[in-house]
Amino acid sequence: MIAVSAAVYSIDRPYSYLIPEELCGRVVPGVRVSVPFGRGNKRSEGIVLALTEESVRTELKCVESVLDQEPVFTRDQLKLALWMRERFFCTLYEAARVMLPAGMWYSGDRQRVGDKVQKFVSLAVSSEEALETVKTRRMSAPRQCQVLELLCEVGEAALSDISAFTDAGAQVFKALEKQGMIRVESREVYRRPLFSPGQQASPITLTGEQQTAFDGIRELMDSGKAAAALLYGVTGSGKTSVYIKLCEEALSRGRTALVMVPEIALTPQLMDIFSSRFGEDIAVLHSSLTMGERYDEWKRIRRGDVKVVIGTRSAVFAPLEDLGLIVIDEEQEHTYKSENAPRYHAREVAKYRCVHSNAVLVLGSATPSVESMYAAETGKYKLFTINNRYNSQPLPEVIVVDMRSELKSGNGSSVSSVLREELEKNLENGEQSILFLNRRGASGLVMCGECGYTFRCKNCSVSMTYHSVGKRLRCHYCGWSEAVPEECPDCGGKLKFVGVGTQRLEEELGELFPGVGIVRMDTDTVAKAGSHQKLLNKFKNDRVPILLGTQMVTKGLDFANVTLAAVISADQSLYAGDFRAHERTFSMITQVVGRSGRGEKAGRAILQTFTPDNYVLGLASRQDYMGFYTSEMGMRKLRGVPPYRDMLCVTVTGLDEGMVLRGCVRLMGMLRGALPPEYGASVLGPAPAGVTKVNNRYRYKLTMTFENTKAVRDTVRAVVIAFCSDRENKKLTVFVDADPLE
DNA sequence: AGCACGCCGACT
DNA sequence: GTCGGCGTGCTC
Repeated sequence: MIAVSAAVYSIDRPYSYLIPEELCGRVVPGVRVSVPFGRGNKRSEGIVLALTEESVRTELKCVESVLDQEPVFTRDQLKLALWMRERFFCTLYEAARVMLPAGMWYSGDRQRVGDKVQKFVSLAVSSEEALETVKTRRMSAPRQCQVLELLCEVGEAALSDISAFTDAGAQVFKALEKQGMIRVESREVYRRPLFSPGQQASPITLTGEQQTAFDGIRELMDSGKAAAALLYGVTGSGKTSVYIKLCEEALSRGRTALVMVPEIALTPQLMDIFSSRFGEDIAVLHSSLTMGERYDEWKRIRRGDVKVVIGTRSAVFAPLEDLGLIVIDEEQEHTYKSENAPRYHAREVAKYRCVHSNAVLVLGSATPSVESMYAAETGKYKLFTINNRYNSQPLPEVIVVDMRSELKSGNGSSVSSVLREELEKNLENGEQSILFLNRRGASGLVMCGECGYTFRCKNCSVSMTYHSVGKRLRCHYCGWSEAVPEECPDCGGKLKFVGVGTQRLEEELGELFPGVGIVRMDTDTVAKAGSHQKLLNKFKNDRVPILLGTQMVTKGLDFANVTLAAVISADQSLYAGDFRAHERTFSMITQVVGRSGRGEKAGRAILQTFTPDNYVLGLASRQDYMGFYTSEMGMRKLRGVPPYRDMLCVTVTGLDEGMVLRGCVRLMGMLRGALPPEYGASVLGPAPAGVTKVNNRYRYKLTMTFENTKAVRDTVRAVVIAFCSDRENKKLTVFVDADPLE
């Protein structure tokens, strides 16, 4: 049984091939092979899933060659790929593909990376003998003597290092080897990503609440059965200390641990803490490693040399044996969901792995996703709470600024008078400020500048987004659209298009505070500076008064001198037009507020908005997560969305917009017809997808709410395949996204 | 998707 | 006669 790379979604299944006698022992589950496929017998890559004793059917094709010396997939990974195919609507090959580091694939433009080998030299004679030789030959062969002396000191070293220290060239080593004085051997070495080793790891003492959480989770580990825990701890409550203790606990039981973080670039401190504590036992997997580094880290894990893996989304596939613990830090982050095939959620994969290896899953967050808190409330997860901040720092005071009155008093800029005054105070006191600007996509928000009115969909009661194409407002679920009226339908006021970029804001600030240093951090400036850390170091070390940026300034920054944090416009995120907008906004505000007042001095935070009465802002400014959770759950229930119902998104793409739309309608009819009423599924749409046009292809989507069971998934899969095989839809492509983010 | 097979019209 | 146009159907 083989998963074939050329098999697309509609024809994907395990295919059977014959094994020629000469390849018999080498074709084992987990190796990659080359096989002929399709009418033209085009060469395709395949992954051996299993060997079967099938009664030799007529006309089976043969495996052509074996590409790996030993299996690159474990049996568990192959099983996981089969599950992913069914759960996330992808092909077997797509599922398998994300499990290996990119450097191990032949396809495409880039070259497959190889093992790195390095030459090592050591003395072939005793050091006394070597020093004897040095005495007699000091004059005739000074370089050789240098090398010998150095080797007497260090014993053994890489040839390149010795040659750097002594200026000895290749011929020097050759001569010494020929004389039988030294041994030169080639050995495989690992490319290890560099991390600052940090100070000597000091023992961790947990606070009372941390200890209680740790003890509770340790008890779950004691049971030896799969379990899940939600660790809800306010920002700065020291969840990392608990993670480390838990990893040590897993290791002490002879098991391994996996720690997931949303984005490594944003959590360098976490990396340092872990690497200084676990040293050689740790491997890291994330996007800023080179291909060689990633491949080598993967090899170390695969060989069982590693006990702890720390990494981003795809690290959830790390081939650790006997996994005892998976930690997902900031579990509500969207980076855990893959936007491309396979469209998996790392949290779901982690759950699967925990169940199959009797491991404990720990989800950590200061603002848990409502799904996770719901699971905790209903007893699926065990809940542990840490209420107190480390060092008992008070949370910053939060000021909500009404931008309507700013506009009325003639201030049309994005810096309110309150923010300006607070910034001035900080400039005087030599304290620093962080300004956060949310900018999601090109689609904007239209609201009344006088009363704060926002447009909501009549059918779905979500906010509608403004599309410059056609100048209309659109609902992202049912596709309802309407023209933008001349004035506010509520108060007759002037409508305002919200959405300022970081660049524009930097200019505005430059005019307000001439000569004041500003560090701007967005994708543009980060690319220019080479790294996000460089900009942060500049802000920290040069004590630049103002840091201004997008998402990336919200996470993990811990600067004692920052006493002011501000959200320039809370509205754009609040009215983003999907049912998670409130949740994301609450989490974002919590994170921004958490940046301020981390040192001795108390902090303040400012939220600018045209709708100061919005309850989400009120709850966020009081940092009342449970209050937010309760009211949000009410909304979710009313609307029939997660966690009460599951969601699924079917996207149709094609070159002709009308054709895509008509296809969508046909597909919707097929879905509705195939899903019996007792399933209680509802299909909405078609609506333009988040990004409506990609590579000249139009994208429309259907949104389905239902109870996600295998039976329904099988039905959806069958409908999609039937739709694709109809010649009428030949020019359209379809993909399914389970648990979509929007 | 990607390719061969097959059944039609225009051309040396 | 045959070269090549695209509609049709299958992929171990």
